[in-house]
This record gives sequence, structure tokens and C-alpha cells, in this order.
Amino acid sequence: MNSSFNSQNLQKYSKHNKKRLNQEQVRLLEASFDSTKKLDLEKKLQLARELGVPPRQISIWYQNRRARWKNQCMENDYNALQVKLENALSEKRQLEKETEILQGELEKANEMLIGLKSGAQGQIREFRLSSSCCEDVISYSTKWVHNYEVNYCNLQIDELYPMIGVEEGTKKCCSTW
Amino acid sequence: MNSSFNSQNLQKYSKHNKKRLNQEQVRLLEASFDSTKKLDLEKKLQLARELGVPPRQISIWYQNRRARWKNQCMENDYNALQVKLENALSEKRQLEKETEILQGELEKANEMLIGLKSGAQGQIREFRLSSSCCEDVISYSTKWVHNYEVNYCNLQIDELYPMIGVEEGTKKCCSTW
DNA sequence: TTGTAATGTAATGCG
DNA sequence: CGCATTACATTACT
Repeated sequence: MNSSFNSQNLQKYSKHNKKRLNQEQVRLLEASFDSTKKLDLEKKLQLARELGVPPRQISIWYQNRRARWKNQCMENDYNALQVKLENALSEKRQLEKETEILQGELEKANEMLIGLKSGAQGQIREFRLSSSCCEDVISYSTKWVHNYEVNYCNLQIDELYPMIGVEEGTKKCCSTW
Repeated sequence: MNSSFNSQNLQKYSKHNKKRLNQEQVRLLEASFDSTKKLDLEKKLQLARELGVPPRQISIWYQNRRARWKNQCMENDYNALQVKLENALSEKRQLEKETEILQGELEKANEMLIGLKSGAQGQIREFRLSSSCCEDVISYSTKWVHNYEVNYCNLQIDELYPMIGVEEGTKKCCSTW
């Protein structure tokens, strides 16, 4: 883009007035600023000599540059905060899903216990609850139900058949029972 | 409202300062800015007359004031974001606690079910799940005992009846049990 | 072309 | 010096 090096950097940005630093001067100042944000007297005089501008202007440039730098940091902080919030919200949603599932499972467990208590003891073959999001429960139930990988949320009724002793070949609710 | 020319404001800051608006001037400009962020020609000339400064300076002051305004908004956004993050993290912690409790309760329930299955089927009399954070589970269970309305995640509760040997008779479909 | 929002830069003054 | 402010200048938009 800027292939041509116009030696008129000086008047490039100055119609009538203005002591604007040209590109080369800015480049050197930026390089200096990268190494140290602080400007000691020695450096100031050296830069003034090299760039051909009064030391006073070097100081001013550094001060303004520091202010700009501070704003940039602020901006970065803001973005970092935004990412953090994003992550926190995402994790929160995940946890909400998790608790919902756990409550459902707990509810089901309670239902079963109450069902058992209210009179129908003795006929239980095998049934098991499994969790899709809580490892210890999963491993627990895996131990119990050998190779059945049951995801509660997607728990289809036919996946439960083997757990309660129904032989295969029977499908769908009410069809062949 | 422009009561008079207080010569006191002038020397409050700097003795020979041509730039820098005095307090009264700033006060009026701020008041004007409060009402409208935009400066139409009429207002500009009016303010210039009232404050005794060239219209050009009024324009510039407004431009810079708008820039400052924007930064202030940024600052507010940043703070709001910080509060949001704070809340999200707090809620996340709460949910973590909750899931931990629920996992514990679920495990307890599973142990009870295993215990029942593995032999001591006739002995259940009293069991309680110590629920400290989800009373609705208990109430749901109770609800299940009296009416058979509860379902969860595709699994109809009456589909569970045969699993635990409940023979209440007719429920929804499957009236041939 | 004029105006101005937006952005950047130079400079000033005060604490 | 740090900080806020003043004063332009440039660019893009409309």
C-alpha cells in the first residue's frame, strides 16, 4: 500500500501549520517507548538530537504516549473482563443443567423408594439410575448395570427393559406386554 | 442567570491565563451540555455571547466534552460488567454447592435402592433423604403417590409401575396390566 | 460543499 | 511527572 516513500512526510500532514512529527520520528519514538516507558534526561537529549526536535517536545510526546498506553491497558482489561463473564455465565448454565438433571434423578429415586415402601416389595428385579453428568454416580451405576450405558436425559423406556428383567423382542409401550 | 462578571473566578486559577475557562463558564457549559449533547448554531452563538468566548471555542469544548462523555460511559460499562461478573461467580458457587448436595443425596438414594434389591426387601419402614436445598423433590414424590401426573424427560412415571410391581390397575395407556 | 462524529495528537496548566 | 483540559487536525460519513 504505502510503497512509495514520499520524502514529503513533513508536509504530508501540514497544510499551513503544525509541528507534527513525521513517520520516521514517530517510529523511533515508538521503538524507544517499547524499551522503556520512562524517559530519563539522557535519553531525552539523545532523542532530541537524533530527531531534531526540542527536548521539551520529546517529554510531551512521552507523556501523551503514556496516557494512550494507559487507555489501551484499560481497554484490554475490559475485554478480559468480558471474556471472564462469558465463561462464568457459560459454566453457570452448565451447572444449572446439571442440577436440573440431578434433581430429576433424585426425584425418580424417591419415587421408587416410595413406591417400594407403599407395598410392592419383592418384585424388583433390576433397575438403576444413571447420571449423565456426575461421574461418581455413573461409575457407581456402571458397576451395577454391566454394559448398559444409560443416559438419563435420553432414557428410553426400552432401555430399561433389561434392567427390570423384560426379555428382548418386546418393544414399545403396551404393544406386547 | 448570567448574574454578572465575577472577576474573582478569573484569578482563582492562574494569573495571566487566557486559555482555560473559569468555573462559571464551565458551569454554564455543563448545564447546557446536560440538556443537549448537540450544539446547534443558535446555541453556540448564544453561549459564546454569554460566556464571552469565541464560538469556535464553544464548538471545541463541546467536541471534547462529548469525547469525555463517551469515556465516562465506557467506565460505567466497565463497572457494570464487574458487578455482573461478581453476581455470576456468586451464583456459580451457589450452584456448585447445590449440585454437591444433590449428588450426595442421589448417592444415598441409590445405596438404599441397592440395599433393597440385594435382599432386605421387607424391612423398609422409615427412610428420609435429608434434603437441605430442594424441598420440591420431596413434594414431587408425594405428588406422585397421590396422583400420577409426574413425568420427567420423556419417561412417563406410569411406565415405571411395572418395574417396581405396582398394580394400581389402569393408567393412561397400558390398561391391560 | 458543509458539518460533525470519531479518533488521534500536540500542548498547557495545575497539583 | 501524572492528570485533566484545551486546541487542533484528519478521516469518514451523510
